Amino acid sequence: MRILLIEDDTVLGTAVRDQIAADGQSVDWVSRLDAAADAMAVAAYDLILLDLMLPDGLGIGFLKTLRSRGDVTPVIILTALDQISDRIAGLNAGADDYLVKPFDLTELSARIGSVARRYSGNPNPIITHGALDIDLASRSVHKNGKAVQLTAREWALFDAFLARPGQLLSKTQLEDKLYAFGAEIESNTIEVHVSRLRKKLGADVIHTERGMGYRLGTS
Amino acid sequence: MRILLIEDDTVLGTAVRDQIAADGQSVDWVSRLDAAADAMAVAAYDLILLDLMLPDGLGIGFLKTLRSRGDVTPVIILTALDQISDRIAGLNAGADDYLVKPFDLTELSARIGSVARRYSGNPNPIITHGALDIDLASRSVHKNGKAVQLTAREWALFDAFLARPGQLLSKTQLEDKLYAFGAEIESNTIEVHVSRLRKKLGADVIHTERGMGYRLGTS
DNA sequence: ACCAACCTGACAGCTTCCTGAAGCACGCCC
DNA sequence: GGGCGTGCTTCAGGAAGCTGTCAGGTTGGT
Repeated sequence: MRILLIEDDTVLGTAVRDQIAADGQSVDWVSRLDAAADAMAVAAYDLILLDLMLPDGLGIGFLKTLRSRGDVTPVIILTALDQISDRIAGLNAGADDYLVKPFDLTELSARIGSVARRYSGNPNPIITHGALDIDLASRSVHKNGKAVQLTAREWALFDAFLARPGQLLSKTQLEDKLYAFGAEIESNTIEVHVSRLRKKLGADVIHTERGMGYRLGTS
Repeated sequence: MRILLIEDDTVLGTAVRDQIAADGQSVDWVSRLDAAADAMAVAAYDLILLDLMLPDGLGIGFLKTLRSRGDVTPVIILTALDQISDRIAGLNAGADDYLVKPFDLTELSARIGSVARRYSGNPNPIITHGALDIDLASRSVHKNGKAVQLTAREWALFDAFLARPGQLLSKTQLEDKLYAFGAEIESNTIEVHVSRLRKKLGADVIHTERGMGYRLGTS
């Protein structure tokens, strides 16, 4: 399950990220709303953890915008404001759950597990894509029934395509996904990794669109 | 499945009992260790839920006595958050799992279900994995028919892999399983135990995926 | 045909992992 | 109570293999 954490507090963010990772979920952590929007353009998330007080705006507005666009991604709000009115505002804006700081990390795990169970019908979904069988939970890929070993970077890249099947992803977007947002990569790293992925998974898995980017091959 | 609940808190006890009953399991609920001993003399239980702080003694001692008598009934410890050392002691004493109060009731159901599936699937649950024969109930491993002696930590680690065969487990996940959540391990203990396990069980039993974690080897 | 964009083999640096050994805590036995 | 043994953790040196960079080749559009 992919989780987007929007939180500007470094200490809390680190703790939450580590906790989620310990639960075996993959996390992207951003500290601003504009970075969150960028992240969501690159990858589809199954759950958003949203702080309400952020340097570039209020989380409530972000949530409302999200919902007005028809996005139904589950959102759990993290906030220090334990006032009833804020809680109601958050839930009215379309939040699924609410955690008041300081919260227990096991409590967070439980809520995440609850959301996961509610929204993902089967526990271990296996995606079939051409000759490939992909198990997101166990991070394994089989090609024609034979296991394929992907390295950490290769998986991160492949995962980006799987999150947005059929969608065009620019090299910049992919860099943002593979590295920290804003990381300076002044070489053709993405091309190299795409090449390695193709060698392992098959040449037609990722399709190049010259000057634009890449997208997951059809079928 | 018959479950023995040892818990002196009335509110929590009631909630747990009702939750288990709702899952369709039968529960006996006692609030003292001597009552627990009496109950176990009368009926055989498939699972014990054990609070550590009880009016007539510590649950740890009860668990140790149980194990020293050769009783291998699965035990899940229920404990308050601030007793990290107790939790480690509990796992060392032979507990199968632990839950930190306050815990989510669905989480409890999930743990119970996990234990139930693993221990009561077939009357004599022996897993064969390559050259290994593993008996979960008696916690013994045979390699090519020859008994292999595993220490407490080694078993806990191996057990984590057996619980999720084929699944990638990060070092953080394994630390959480072997110790308590949030226990700070700033060394390579997991690596060392993996190394020991491989020496005892065979180099190909656990497979390393660099930068991501470990998983049980195939076959 | 030209140029830009992309592909891919090679390689060095560096993160990550392995493992032997030493130190430490705890329980056991006399 | 003191000595002993077992198992766990930490540390450090070395090994393994991932990954970013580059260079030269290939492709595709105009």
